[in-house]
Amino acid sequence: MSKKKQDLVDHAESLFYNYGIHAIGLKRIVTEANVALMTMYNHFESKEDLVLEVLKQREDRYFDLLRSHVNTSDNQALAIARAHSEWLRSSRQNGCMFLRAKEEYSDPTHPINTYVVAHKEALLAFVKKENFNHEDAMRLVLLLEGATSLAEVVDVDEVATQLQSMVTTTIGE
Amino acid sequence: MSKKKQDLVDHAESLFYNYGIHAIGLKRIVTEANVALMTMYNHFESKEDLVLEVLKQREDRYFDLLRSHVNTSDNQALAIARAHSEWLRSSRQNGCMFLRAKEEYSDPTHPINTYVVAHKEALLAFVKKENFNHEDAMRLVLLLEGATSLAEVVDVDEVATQLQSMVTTTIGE
DNA sequence: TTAGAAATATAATGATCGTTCTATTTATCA
DNA sequence: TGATAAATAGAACGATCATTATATTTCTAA
Repeated sequence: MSKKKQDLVDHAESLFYNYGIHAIGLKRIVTEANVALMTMYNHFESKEDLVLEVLKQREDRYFDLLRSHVNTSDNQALAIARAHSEWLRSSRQNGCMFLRAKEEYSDPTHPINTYVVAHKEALLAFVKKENFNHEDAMRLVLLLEGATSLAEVVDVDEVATQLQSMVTTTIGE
Repeated sequence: MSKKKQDLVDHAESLFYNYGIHAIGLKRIVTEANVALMTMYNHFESKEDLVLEVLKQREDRYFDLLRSHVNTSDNQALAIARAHSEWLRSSRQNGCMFLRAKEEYSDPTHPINTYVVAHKEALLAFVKKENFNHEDAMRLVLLLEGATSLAEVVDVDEVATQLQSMVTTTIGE
């Protein structure tokens, strides 16, 4: 991945996350990334293609974070909750970018929509892989998503504390 | 509220919820509502003004539903969870419209942003009014928001079942 | 040094955005 | 019926949208 291309992805992710995909034009992205518009079309087929690359890189970072916590703990539920707390603390609180992308492209046949659905199914599968049954996996993910939303209105540190507490008492070890 | 004005609000709410605010133009709204564009500007100062009216009516409906359940139950936490489940079941699963509006207008001084923050603070206050302390109120709202998000990916009935179960075991009666 | 690739600036495309203006028609009600 | 208000169609505004074309410059590697 060339430096220019990565700059585009990074600035696109930040702007899309802060304002939404439809709300941000390509001109704003290339300007802030110090890249020519034609360079963007040299690297990506379309805006939709850029969005998908943003989501793909973000997904990789998220699962890498989850894995690094799970691999160094013996309480997998709490490890996931701690990883998610760290994820939340590391950026602005503007909700889950994956769900927001799905909500903007709510046609279930749209590539962005199907990508997000697959991402959330991958998250559920990740949890189940750590020896949680279907019900506990759903409960854990519900708590993670609730923390992401609540942190938009309540201080993220307070939310993280409650998340970890609730996961400990709710999810069967 | 004249019939034409209410038609505008209803169709705007549906379109905004399904696709997002920036993604929907006023032309689409007035066309589907069978109303002239100038009629919309006769009733609302701007698109932002229309958005605020949509949120206001939606907020009224949501709190009315919460109140009706709380007033006919002695388990207030479960009553709120049941009301929220009914709310989710009664429409498409595209997330919390209030948080989504806030996310699209993430400038904390924007009227839409401040309206949503006030709405979520009102929700927390509503819960606290039912004899829940600050911590339990936050936990309950976290569970509600988590259910809203999870229902975008998992069958809403399954989510509602888990929500009510988690509320019962998590929130001190 | 030089050939080929990458990135650039600029302009044009047709479409849509929110908003405003004008002029005409329709509905309401005393 | 006649007066007042509500709603209408249609065009125009300047701005921005995603995308494409053209032509020039900068970088890179042999």
